[in-house]
Amino acid sequence: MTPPSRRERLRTATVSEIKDGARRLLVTGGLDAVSLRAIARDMGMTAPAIYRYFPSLEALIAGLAADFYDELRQTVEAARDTAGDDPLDQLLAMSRAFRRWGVGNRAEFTLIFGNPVPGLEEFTDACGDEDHPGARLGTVFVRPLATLAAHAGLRTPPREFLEEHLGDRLAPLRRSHGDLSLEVAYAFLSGWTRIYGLIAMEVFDHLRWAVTEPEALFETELAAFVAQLSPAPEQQLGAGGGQQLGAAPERSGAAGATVRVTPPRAGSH
Amino acid sequence: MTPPSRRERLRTATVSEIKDGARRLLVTGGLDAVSLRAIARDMGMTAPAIYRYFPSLEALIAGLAADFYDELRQTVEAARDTAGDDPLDQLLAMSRAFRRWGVGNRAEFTLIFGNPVPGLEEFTDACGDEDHPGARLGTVFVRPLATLAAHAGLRTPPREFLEEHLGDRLAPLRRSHGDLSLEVAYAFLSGWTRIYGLIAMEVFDHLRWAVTEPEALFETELAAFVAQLSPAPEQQLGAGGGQQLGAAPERSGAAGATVRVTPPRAGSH
DNA sequence: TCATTCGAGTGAACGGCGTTAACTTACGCA
DNA sequence: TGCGTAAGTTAACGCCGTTCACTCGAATGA
Repeated sequence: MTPPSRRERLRTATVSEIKDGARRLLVTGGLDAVSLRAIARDMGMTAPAIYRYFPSLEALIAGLAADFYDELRQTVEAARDTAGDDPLDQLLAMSRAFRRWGVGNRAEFTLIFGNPVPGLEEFTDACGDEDHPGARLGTVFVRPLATLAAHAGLRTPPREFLEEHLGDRLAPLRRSHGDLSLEVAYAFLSGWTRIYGLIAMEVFDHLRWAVTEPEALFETELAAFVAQLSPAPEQQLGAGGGQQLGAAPERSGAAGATVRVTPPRAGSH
Repeated sequence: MTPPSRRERLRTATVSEIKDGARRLLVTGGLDAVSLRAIARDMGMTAPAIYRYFPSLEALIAGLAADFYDELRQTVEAARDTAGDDPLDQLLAMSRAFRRWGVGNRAEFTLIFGNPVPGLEEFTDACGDEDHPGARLGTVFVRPLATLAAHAGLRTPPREFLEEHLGDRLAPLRRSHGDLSLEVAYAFLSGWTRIYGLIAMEVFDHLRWAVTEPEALFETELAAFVAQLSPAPEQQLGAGGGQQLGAAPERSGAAGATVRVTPPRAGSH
């Protein structure tokens, strides 16, 4: 409504400056280097002044974490929007964008996807809310996958297998995204944990003893996972396919409805 | 040779007491709670005394990390040794032991498999050495996998695909374990990153928003990965198999030499 | 216009931290 | 028995988060 007052403008500017300083310290020196005194020093202030803007250092860091989730989500959405209409292409582009962001923003990735940080449990625990920054990131990945399942089909373990092994234990995920089918929920989690494992190991430097270029391994796994997901058996790894997945030219032609797991249906969204 | 002198005995006892106290603090309060002053307080000492035993707090924590690697490796080896001779059974038992250890020792898992810790880079970087605690843990997993590939066969993407995607980028891993074949190296890394992703997400509490019982998801993924690895096509998920993978009774009967990736060969170890 | 309110920022202080330096104590060995 | 030295102490330095009492200046209302 009313334009922000002068006070409010100054205030938001100061908040940004504090966060920028905190992020700079985080990137250059790790989480331990983020101290109120250091931030204030860089701003030409004293540490207690920051308490006018954040109730504690932990709250400031939680604010950073939320920002990073949003930044990552926007990056992923941008990648999706430039990938055309094919949901599989979108998922590939999004996965690559995810990895690129993590590798290019190690400290930020670590903050939101690594160890639980001492004061952030509360933030992490609120992940169930629909509008939690983390949940919104998840949604961005879930949607193309659901579309893929509905249109092109998705090869997953049969429902009886999933029922027996998982039952309703994926309920939190399924309910928070509009009653996902068990197959889609499982496919999402399987893919998510695989991508997470690869990126986290690369970012946390747990891969250097084994791989010289983690990106190549990432691409290989991406291709393998897609081949495993794709319904047509002749599309499996081994038919010479794989290297064309980067460009993905005429794959959609062969993507018939071999094992259409989730029949297309209206509504339920 | 000579029995340890009284001084030496006291010294090692004190070292153990320091490490025990540090671990207790780590478990109860996280890494930030591990402070020389707190350790010394619990021991009825003063903080500078610890410098007679460790050159710095970081060195003490690095020592803890090495201990944890060894403890985990011994746990995994014990699970392998009670799993019989089938290498696939061994791998399953080892994977479950890995997860159990991580879930039961969250702080310890976090220290060695989470964020790079500010003073541990040097320890992590030395992972290339054959006798690094982390490398030795890797070896424990590589060996049954290599055996499995040699005896029962292993379904992996064809060599041309791996060559094109990975080339010699897995050289560090392959060389440090007696010239592993590209297929086995890839299968190991694929499985390792998947298991790591699942366990890390569970331990780091990044799964609670989606799954109520992460163990069920772990078992599902284990079964899926095994089905994907097993050479016989009729063994794939969907043939009603899967739930018997926990006990794995007569699987070895069907494990023919369908796509024997690495022919059995003597030597080369 | 003037008085008042209140947000922003300061300086001092408390207790905690890792680490260093100088010092004392007591054990083990020749 | 004497000596060297390992083990432990106290004091101190400079960090840290946080609290409290305080000042200052800008916005606000009569």
